[in-house]
Amino acid sequence: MAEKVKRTRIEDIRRTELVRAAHRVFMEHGLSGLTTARICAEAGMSPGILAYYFKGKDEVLFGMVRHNNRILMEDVIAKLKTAKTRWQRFIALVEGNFPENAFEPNVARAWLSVCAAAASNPQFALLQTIFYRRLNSNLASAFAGVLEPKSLRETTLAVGALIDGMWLRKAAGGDVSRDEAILAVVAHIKGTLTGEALASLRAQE
Amino acid sequence: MAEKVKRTRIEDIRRTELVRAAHRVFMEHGLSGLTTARICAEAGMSPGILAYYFKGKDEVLFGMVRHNNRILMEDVIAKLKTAKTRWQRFIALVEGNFPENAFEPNVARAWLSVCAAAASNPQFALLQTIFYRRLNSNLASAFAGVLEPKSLRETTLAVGALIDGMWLRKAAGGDVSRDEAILAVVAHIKGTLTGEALASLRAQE
DNA sequence: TAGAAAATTGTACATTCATACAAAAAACTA
DNA sequence: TAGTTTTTTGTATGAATGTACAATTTTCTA
Repeated sequence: MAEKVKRTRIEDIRRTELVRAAHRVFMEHGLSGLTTARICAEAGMSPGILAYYFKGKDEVLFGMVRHNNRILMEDVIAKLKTAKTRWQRFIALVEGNFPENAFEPNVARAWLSVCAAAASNPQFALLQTIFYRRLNSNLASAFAGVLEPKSLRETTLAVGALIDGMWLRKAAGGDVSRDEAILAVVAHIKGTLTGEALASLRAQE
Repeated sequence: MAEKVKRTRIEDIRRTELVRAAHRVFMEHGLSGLTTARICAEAGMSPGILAYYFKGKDEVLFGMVRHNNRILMEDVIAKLKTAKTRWQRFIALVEGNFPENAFEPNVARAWLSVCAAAASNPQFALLQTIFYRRLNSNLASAFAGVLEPKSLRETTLAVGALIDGMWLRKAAGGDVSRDEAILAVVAHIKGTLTGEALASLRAQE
């Protein structure tokens, strides 16, 4: 999987610098405002440097989205690690999908533009799929033993969709706070679970 | 509000022709593949005609999104009209947001690209806002009397977000069927309502 | 330190696309 | 029908932008 190309130390540094610069520009100007010139300027380099370290703009974008997903995932994983009870893992999972200080319109819009780009860019679509698969897997393992397998799929689907929907509303400028979003998802889960399952879970709350 | 510019019959025809052509191209190629040349070609006209009937490409796009929203809204309204009981109006509202034969990846992707574009285009953002406001208003009136005003906001927010999330999943290539989507939203609503409210509603089911 | 390799710069080129416009065609009118 | 207005065409132009590349600077090495 990992490429066996040996890289100079400088090369690695420049590559990550450019990817991070791209990420910053992306957060501020969105995908449409993400030009090679701006990326290089943000990184404090010359416009031509990009072609030297990357095959093209797409490779930078790819690295950037991966960078972004890794950040998000690390947040979720970190929160999951500190959780002891199943209910806490639950909350951690939901909260992890609304990172503190990151549930903001510009971030939401940036994420949204990647979703839209995934429609015509197979690589983005792949990253998207991987990301969703991981989210679903996390949700599934959190629900395992509480729900019968049959309703597991529809539950993870709904919870995932609800999370995405909250981000979408945020992107659209709806004044949804982080707490509201989290509360809504948690409320949905509570509403979905059957009485006994809920009781056994809330006992650990 | 409505412009008082008097228009030739031909002018009206051409304008709607172009808007509809734009809509078709948009559905097939997404917002990024929506060029003036393609629009005119789809309408069977010369590339230059667009500038004659419209101020620019943005005006066509604006008309197209409005056209699209109107179609969606008409579907919802039509379904609402035939509904007698409150519960039926409810189902109509949910189903109306997943039009038959329209809950498909390419439509979802098209819609998504407009959402993304709304981030940088104020006019799109405005249309977006109007659309959401109307959806919320419809949801609110359907819930009126069943929920106390306090929880009304969070309920409409969650239901709206869930609907959007389903579309997003569809755009991402997730194999969500129309029935699954509708079922999920309805299930969410049932889970949200308190026991008595739900009972009174389901009595009309 | 001198020469080679690596890294960086700035620019030039090609492409895409929206828009402007002059010319041609069609429709209308007196 | 002759002249005028409306409509349509095809092309030209300019702006934005990704990418290639020759020239220059920096770093490494023997």
